[in-house]
Amino acid sequence: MKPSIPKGTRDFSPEQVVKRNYIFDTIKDVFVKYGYQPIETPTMENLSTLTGKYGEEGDKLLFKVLNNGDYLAKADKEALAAQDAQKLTSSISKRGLRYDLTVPFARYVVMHQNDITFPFKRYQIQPVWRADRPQKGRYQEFYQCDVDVVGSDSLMYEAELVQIYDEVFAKLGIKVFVKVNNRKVLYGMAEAAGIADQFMTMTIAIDKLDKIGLEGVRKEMEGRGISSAAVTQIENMLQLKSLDELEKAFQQSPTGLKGIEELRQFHQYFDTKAPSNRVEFDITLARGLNYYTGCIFEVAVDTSVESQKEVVMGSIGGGGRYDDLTGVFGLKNVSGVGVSFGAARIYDVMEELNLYPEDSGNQLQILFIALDQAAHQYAFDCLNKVRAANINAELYPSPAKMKKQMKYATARNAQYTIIIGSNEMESGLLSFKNKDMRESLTLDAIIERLKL
RNA sequence: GUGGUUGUAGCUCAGUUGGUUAGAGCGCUGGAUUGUGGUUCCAGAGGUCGCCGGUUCGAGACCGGUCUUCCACCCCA
Repeated sequence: MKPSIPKGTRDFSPEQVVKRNYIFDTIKDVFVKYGYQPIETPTMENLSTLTGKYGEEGDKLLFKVLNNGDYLAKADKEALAAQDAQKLTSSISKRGLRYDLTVPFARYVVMHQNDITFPFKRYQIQPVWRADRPQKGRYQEFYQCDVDVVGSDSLMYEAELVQIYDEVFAKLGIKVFVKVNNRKVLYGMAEAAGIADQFMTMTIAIDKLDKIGLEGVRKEMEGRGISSAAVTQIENMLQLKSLDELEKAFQQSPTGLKGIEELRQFHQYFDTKAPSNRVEFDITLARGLNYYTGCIFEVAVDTSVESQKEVVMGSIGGGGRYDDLTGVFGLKNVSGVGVSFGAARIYDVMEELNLYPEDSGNQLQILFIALDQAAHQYAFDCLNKVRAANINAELYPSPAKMKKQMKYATARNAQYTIIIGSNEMESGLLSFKNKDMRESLTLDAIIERLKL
């Protein structure tokens, strides 16, 4: 048979895993420094935990796991006869693959509420699955790196999380543009335009501004039944750049004013330290996820920087405040705020900009090459000694031809090779070399050299 | 989920309006120089032309279905 993998999934080869781990480790180190703790949740969740949390569209994208055993015996006969797939599903599938890390986290918080102390700061780096149609940079299986704090509504955390963005991307060497907005400000716009009931429609339209432009947003809103008078008002508000101007426009909207107040407070915390990246208020930032209730964030590559102006990539991170995420699981009044890093996209950007450090992995330092069987035995003993000194080393498995062994050294990207034949065994001076140099040294001298 | 697109050797790709044993470069294996890394030379292996079916005397090429890739929509990291 011909081997294959499911659509939208990928294999990761050593070089890719090493680079990906570099990103994960960088992110993780910053999370830990800011006092966040790791958790993991199962790959499968009960479908009852997942369904209904991501809207109608999201439910369609959930991977369902077929029950084990004779699932047909317990299937809903009526639904089966009627060919009603949706109704049938609940009787033949009780589990599904996790769609994101936020909902499982909310479930975790509720289940462990007696064991954790609030505010609870956690990070989580695990893959998630979506039955979406794949495209470039868009997969059915991909990693998310989430960092959240629940159990406090302090805007200090909003500031802290943006600082984390700032620090992580500074370490990775990517200049980014962090856009900040507040869901209440968006609501204020809807309220001020008299279309509070069509808030979601407006939000989804504004979210596409980058892609379809102001004209496109107008069309989309009008096409979905928002009056042209209201659309004009919204357009005008989208032009406003400062919080002061918006404040005037929001005189009739208490929610909008609250949003302005939250943004100001965020800045009071955040402005205490100069960021390495651009961090700006952007009223056009919407984010479709419907559980956000306060501040929202999105990170994009800063294309105004000369070296990065060619990069075409959507958002590489996002997040926000959700006031009532645990409510559906029966725990009220627990506010949370969190952000996520788009690892796969960050990987692609790093690749494009060539930002990986030369030695981002534990690369092979020495490859031993033996020229005959006696030398092979001798080399194996040398191998034990260098490994005991914590040097990554390997011995070619047989005293094959020099050319073949050298080719292997090249393929494995070994830093040095040590060649051992009868002369070396007699003198104890080993031929230690790489592409540019060649020296005869004792094993101890080599170990000393590489330990530095 | 809707519409479109792609699929030929391990990789990147040729393959004329349907016509004999489907090609190239790189890579791989072996050999030439019997102990020092990309060279050169010689030889060789490797393809159910994504899969299934149809049209035809004859299909890699045409038609249908299916899977996969990428793109737009939807939505999103």
